[in-house]
Amino acid sequence: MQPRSIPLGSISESGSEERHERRDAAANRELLLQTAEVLFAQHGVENVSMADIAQAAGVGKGTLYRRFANKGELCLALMDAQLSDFQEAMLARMRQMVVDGESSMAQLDMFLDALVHFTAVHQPLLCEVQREGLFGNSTHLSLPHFWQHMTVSGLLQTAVLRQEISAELDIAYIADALLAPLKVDLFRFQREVRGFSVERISAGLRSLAASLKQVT
Amino acid sequence: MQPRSIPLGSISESGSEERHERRDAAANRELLLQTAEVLFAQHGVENVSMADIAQAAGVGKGTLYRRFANKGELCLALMDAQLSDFQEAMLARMRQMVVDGESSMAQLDMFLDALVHFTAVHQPLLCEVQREGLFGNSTHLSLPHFWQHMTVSGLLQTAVLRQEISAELDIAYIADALLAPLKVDLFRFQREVRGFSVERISAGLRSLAASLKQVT
DNA sequence: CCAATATGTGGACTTGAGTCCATTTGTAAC
DNA sequence: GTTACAAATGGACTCAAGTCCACATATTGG
Repeated sequence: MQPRSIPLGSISESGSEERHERRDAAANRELLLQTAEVLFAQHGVENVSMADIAQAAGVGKGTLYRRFANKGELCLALMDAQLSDFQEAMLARMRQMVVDGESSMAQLDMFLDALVHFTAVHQPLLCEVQREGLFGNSTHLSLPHFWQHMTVSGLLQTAVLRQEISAELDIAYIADALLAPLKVDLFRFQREVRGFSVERISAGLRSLAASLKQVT
Repeated sequence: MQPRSIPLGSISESGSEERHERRDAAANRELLLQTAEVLFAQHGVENVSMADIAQAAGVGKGTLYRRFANKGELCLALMDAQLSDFQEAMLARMRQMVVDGESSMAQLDMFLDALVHFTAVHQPLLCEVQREGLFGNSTHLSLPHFWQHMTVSGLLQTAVLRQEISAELDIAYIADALLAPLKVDLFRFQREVRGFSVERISAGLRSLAASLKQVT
């Protein structure tokens, strides 16, 4: 629906230097996304290869790879709308909580809970996104992690200012550490092998965050 | 040196039903390990393919794969001794700390610090081990994680008994969560992209664990 | 409308993981 | 020593990821 092509709603391409994408190419991108969505629904994300998608869409592999450098990018693009919605919803809720005079740590609690549920729902696609890793790969694959880190560390920073948590803490590190258990690998392991419920995971993670609260 | 073949020193094969491994096969296993070690040292772990190793060792791929189901297993085998040593050293230190009347949380602090340094040292090999994931794959690839989880949850459990931390906490979850930031993916990201020092990572993780201490 | 050229396209090709299986070889029992 | 068979072996084969590039096509300025 949206004319934009770069995934992850926020941190938009600030309108300036728009990389030309021919109209037929944009159409192909849509075609590929829709094709992938159907195939994923039919056979499960992990059972569909890039070649499958290209073939089903009736284009060559080169075309597919020109639009999406790998399966992770494709999956991220498929979640673009939901990711934006999620971000927007979170910002709105956090703003409202500020208005209501709720603490930063309460906001963090809410955010983590929402993130756990988001992870649960989008597990299959997130799995592919994270398979590519956080590194040098295509920069924007790590944008979700980047945004989450910004959000969590922002809340923690505010919490320090409001003296809800100790000023001794290494905010940047703690933010990473609180997000680490949500990596899909571990999440799936906990769900499928350990048999943890989503609620249990949420409660556990929030209790860890909550433990930061007391004075150090 | 050791005649054993199954990686991860402890949790040994309890001597009973020893799977036959012919003498020539055992020799080949040694040959392969040594060859891999050399190649890894020369070209870096990630630049050496399984085929390279087989060829350099002068055996077929089938032979290599019969000994090691994948690169991860091979890497784990390469760390077998160091892993056992590490475990033994940890057990010894924890026993001594008990004797010295140190708290369980102090033991956890020591353990996490050691684990961070172990991760830093064995990053490249651990990277391959963890690439295979925690799942159904070869069971014993997750043995390190399994052992670490046992250790951490054991310490936390004792800490609960000694009222060093709240009895409300979900020990099994917290143990996973404290170990999650040590997954090599994130660890490397923190080191290489965020520029965190090993000491900073250790301090951060320990501060997170320490925050569990106060009454909840 | 007509270049000129940046972009897009298809599919062959390369690379590495991992599987398969016909054949060989060590070993243990006799 | 012979035999029988479980274990081991090599390398061809399958499968998916990702690269490359000769050729095709939109777009833009004139």
